[in-house]
Amino acid sequence: MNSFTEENYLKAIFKLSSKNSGGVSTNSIAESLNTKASSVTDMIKKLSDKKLVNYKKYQGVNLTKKGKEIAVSIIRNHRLWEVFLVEKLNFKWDEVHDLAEDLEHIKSKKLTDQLDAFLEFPKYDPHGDPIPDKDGNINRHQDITLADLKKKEQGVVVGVKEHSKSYLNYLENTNLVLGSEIKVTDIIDFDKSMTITVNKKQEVNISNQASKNLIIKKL
Amino acid sequence: MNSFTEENYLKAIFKLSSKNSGGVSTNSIAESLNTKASSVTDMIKKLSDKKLVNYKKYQGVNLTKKGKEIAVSIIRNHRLWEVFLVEKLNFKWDEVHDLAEDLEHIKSKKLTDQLDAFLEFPKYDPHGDPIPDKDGNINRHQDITLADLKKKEQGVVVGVKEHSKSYLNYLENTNLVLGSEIKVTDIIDFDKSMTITVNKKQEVNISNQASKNLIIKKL
DNA sequence: TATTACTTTTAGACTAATCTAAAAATATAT
DNA sequence: ATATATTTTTAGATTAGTCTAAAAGTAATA
Ligand SMILES: [Mn+2]
Ligand SMILES: [Mn+2]
Ligand SMILES: [Mn+2]
Ligand SMILES: [Mn+2]
Repeated sequence: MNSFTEENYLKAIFKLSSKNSGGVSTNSIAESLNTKASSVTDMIKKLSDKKLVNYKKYQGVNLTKKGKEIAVSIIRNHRLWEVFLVEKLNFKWDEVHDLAEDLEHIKSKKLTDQLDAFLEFPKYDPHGDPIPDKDGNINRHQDITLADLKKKEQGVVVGVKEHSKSYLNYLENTNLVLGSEIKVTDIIDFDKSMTITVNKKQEVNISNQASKNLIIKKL
Repeated sequence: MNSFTEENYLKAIFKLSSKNSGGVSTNSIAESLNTKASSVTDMIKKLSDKKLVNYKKYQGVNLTKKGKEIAVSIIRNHRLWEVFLVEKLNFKWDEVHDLAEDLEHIKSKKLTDQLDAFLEFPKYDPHGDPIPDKDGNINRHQDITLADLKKKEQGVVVGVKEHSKSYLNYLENTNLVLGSEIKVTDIIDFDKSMTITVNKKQEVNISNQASKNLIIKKL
């Protein structure tokens, strides 16, 4: 089968290709995996030999159908494990990502599907990211962030685009968790920072850096 | 930290040293890990440099305190995951070992301890093997097997010494699972095969090969 | 004790994944 | 279009873990 390393490359390519269209660049893969471009080129050749990516020198890569399937199944594993850790083992949402990075590579269809059933087929992980179903279908939610809201508009927090401990911690401390209701009360033109009301009670100031990473469903 | 490979060596050495006393031989490690003696020698040197084993050329190895702690913690992980798979995810006892071999290497004290709590601190795994507690204490049960019983003696199945799918399957088909009550009704002197009564109902013939792998608590 | 058998270690080679430094290709800017 | 900057690939090394074949050490046997 495929090594953990190969799987991590496939996952990275999958995520990068959903961001921008066209082939995924060597450098962007290197950056997202904290490795060097030369290492990426080597691995791409291997994945190409295995028919998991389409690759022409200097043109970037794209996943094949098979490559995409593997990537999605790993993401499915990752997000199911995150749900398990939070729902069943009392982990906080800022503690689960690194563990899920390891758990996602345990390859067993039965394990994944039984875990899914045990968790009662969750649709979203603890960060609001959609969980691919058994057949690999993903329900992406639209990409509206708090930064896109105008003054007086309202919304509900449905996800985060940034998964760092420090960001998640900051959110929790300001009560900006999944399901929180938000109303924009003011926007400073200079730096795009906002004043918002959380759950009709709390008034909070939030920087543009922070608001553009908070995924919102408009009300 | 230590690689999966290093951890598997430590676990193998731990299990082998509890079998026979004295240093564990290179060949026995090689056999139990399906590898070659030369590979074992290389790895032993590395573990010795890391102070996880004591080693003198040609004299076999023994785990240091630290090496033993690591081995026990991996065994703890392994057995807890097996319980999880059987109790929560509806796996059969003959399906869990290989998955646990992978899961045991996920290193997180919090994960292990929370899993333990979630499973309500089980004392034994699905094969009757004792689960080390948080501090590494193991409750080994005595090593009486069905083959040690005499005619008319009775006992309860509390574990298995052989974990192969084929053996576990055979046991299940003859109702010889954990908790089954057994009475020896006859022993053939020639090949040590037995006739036994299972749960006061079923009469079964069992070979010496099979009976000496079934751990029993005498009644 | 000498010879033979077995076990263990060493020497040298291979693969996967990585790196640095240099060369080649592509993109950007005058 | 030419020069410059950036990106990507190649060349060559390194490290972990493994292997085969041969050498060295230990054990068993006559
Ligand atoms: Mn994650
Ligand atoms: Mn997540
Ligand atoms: Mn097992
Ligand atoms: Mn077991």
